[in-house]
Amino acid sequence: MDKRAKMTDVAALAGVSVATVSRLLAASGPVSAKARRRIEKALQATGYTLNSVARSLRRRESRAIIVIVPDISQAFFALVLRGIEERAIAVGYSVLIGNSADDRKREALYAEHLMTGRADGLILINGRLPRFGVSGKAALPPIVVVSERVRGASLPLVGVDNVGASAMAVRHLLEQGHRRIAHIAGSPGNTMTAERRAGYRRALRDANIVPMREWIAYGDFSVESGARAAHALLALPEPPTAIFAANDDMAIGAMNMAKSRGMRLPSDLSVVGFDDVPFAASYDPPLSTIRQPFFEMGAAAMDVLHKLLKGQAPGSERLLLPVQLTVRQSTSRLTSE
Amino acid sequence: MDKRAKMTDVAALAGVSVATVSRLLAASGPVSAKARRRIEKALQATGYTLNSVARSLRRRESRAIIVIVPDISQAFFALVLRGIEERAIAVGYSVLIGNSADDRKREALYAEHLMTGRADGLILINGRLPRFGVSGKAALPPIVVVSERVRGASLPLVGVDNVGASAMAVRHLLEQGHRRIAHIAGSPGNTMTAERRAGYRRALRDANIVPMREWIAYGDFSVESGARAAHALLALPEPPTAIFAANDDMAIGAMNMAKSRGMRLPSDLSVVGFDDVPFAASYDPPLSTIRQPFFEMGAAAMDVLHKLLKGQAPGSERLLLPVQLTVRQSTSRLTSE
DNA sequence: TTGTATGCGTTATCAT
DNA sequence: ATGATAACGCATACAA
Repeated sequence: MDKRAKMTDVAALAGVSVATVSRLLAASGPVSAKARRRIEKALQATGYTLNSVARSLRRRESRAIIVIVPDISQAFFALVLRGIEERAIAVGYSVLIGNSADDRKREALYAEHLMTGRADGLILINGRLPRFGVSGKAALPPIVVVSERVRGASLPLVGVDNVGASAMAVRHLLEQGHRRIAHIAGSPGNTMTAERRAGYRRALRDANIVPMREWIAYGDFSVESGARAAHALLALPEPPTAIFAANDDMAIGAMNMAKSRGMRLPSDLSVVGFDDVPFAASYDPPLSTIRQPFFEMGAAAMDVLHKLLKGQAPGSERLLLPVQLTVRQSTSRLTSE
Repeated sequence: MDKRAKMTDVAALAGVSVATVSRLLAASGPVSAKARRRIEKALQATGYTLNSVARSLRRRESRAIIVIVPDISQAFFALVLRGIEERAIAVGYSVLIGNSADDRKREALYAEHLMTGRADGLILINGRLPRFGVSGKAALPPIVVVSERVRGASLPLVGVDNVGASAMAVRHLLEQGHRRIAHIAGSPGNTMTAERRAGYRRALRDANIVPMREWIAYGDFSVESGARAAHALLALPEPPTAIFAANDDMAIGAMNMAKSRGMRLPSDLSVVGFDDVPFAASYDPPLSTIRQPFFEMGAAAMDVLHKLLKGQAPGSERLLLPVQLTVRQSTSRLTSE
């Protein structure tokens, strides 16, 4: 028991063949009660642990997946990741981090892991497909996309109905009597940006309000960009009485900007966000927002991937999870005008 | 190029032996220019990708590490993780997530990965050592600890000087004229809690202030616990004029509580946090806090681990990175009393 | 500089 | 129910 025991050692000590030991450990075949007892004793005695690399080589699977995200340190991604991890562990997979930092080289590097056998499947929370080596249009490995659709590829997706959710957020504002409702949109290129903007517009139109072009300001999902966008919006001749931001960070930036201009929240300005990151509830005032089921999205994505990994076609190409409008104190009835 | 090519195929196509191909790919021996050319052409033609599982088996190393954290979705851990990941990728390692959820079973499961060869080393941001199988006191695998010391084991650590940093935070408050300075401490069991509390006490004593027992309230590092602690503190007959919280989340909870009691910040109460999580700067008022070099801590931890992995003893057992007092608007001179 | 041959620790096939 | 043995794909000792 000096150097790490291998299956041969266990088998020798138990007086059986390696095949029998393997069958027991992998539950891949019959083993008599007697043999089982002897092997179990030998396992104890040797302190044996399976070499999972050898197993992987033989089985041609790594039982690991990789998750590519732009930035794990952002709450949204970290929360989804937790859901993935939780579910992965339950079905016997390990998860590798692929922090892409929006760098294509990095993405390609991580995609390589799929080709080299370090990972069996991929979850993309990235918005775009990495380049897979030079291997032309060979069959792609199992991939599931979370949240942000990737263009130009038809991959199973787990996300939310961004259009509907955004419309819901704006309807909340409308119900509070607001009419001049602005929107702080995300990065222009993004598909989520387009969807949330579409929901915003649709809700306004449904209320017979024509969405003015200048009511939309673009940011990049960061707090600072939200502040900048709000600055532009509040400088309008007829400033909005409410803002729907495409995510919580920008909503918070907007609120900071409003405060710095001496406005009171929510009386002077109502703000709704999107995500419900942990911090949203702790801001002053607590942010009304659309809660995305991060954890469940991650878990669902892993479930879909697991099906793919088992060789089953995914149940549905698009799995949209329900969101929830969470009303806190950043929104209120329109009073003065 | 139908099924995945292996080295044998490349070698055959290039008219050389697998050994030569291997030498080229691993840069492990001489290869003539001519052979190199032919092999490179064959690599192209076959679309070859290395099977890293086979390589791992042969080399007896996985080139992966695992990071055990209580909760990746907490900013602190996510940020350190980014540093780890960044450095790991640079030195050719993959990183496996081990979200322990403070569950010993989980920790043990992840520790198993080290024994089964899925990972070569471990970074612990967890505060305690997992149980490694039944293998008694066999040699531990390479382990580096980040931030929170683990008791009962002498492992290389990368962190900050919590005592000194806390004293610095409190000194800042003292310099602003505050005398009745309270402390919201973390979870009682924790070593960080003890260290930061010690720094708090030391700074007070150095200023010839005797730290009153009732000035310390305990939380659990969460926003809510910070609010509860502040509630108790502010209900004191002689309430503090300033609070030093052991982390930003609790500081924010405390500020929320103060506001809800109608206090103005920072004029009625100064608050200093610890960490400088991304959100600290976006709160109202922006939080004065001790900035921990998260990213650098992660990167440094990976560096130390890498040394261990290469068989070198770690340079120093305790690597303490410098923190920075970041003064924002949650602290101000004591005016009224 | 190159090739041959063996082993890394499992699993799976095929007999028995 | 069990055992012998051939892969899995790569790296290296050794010989050439």
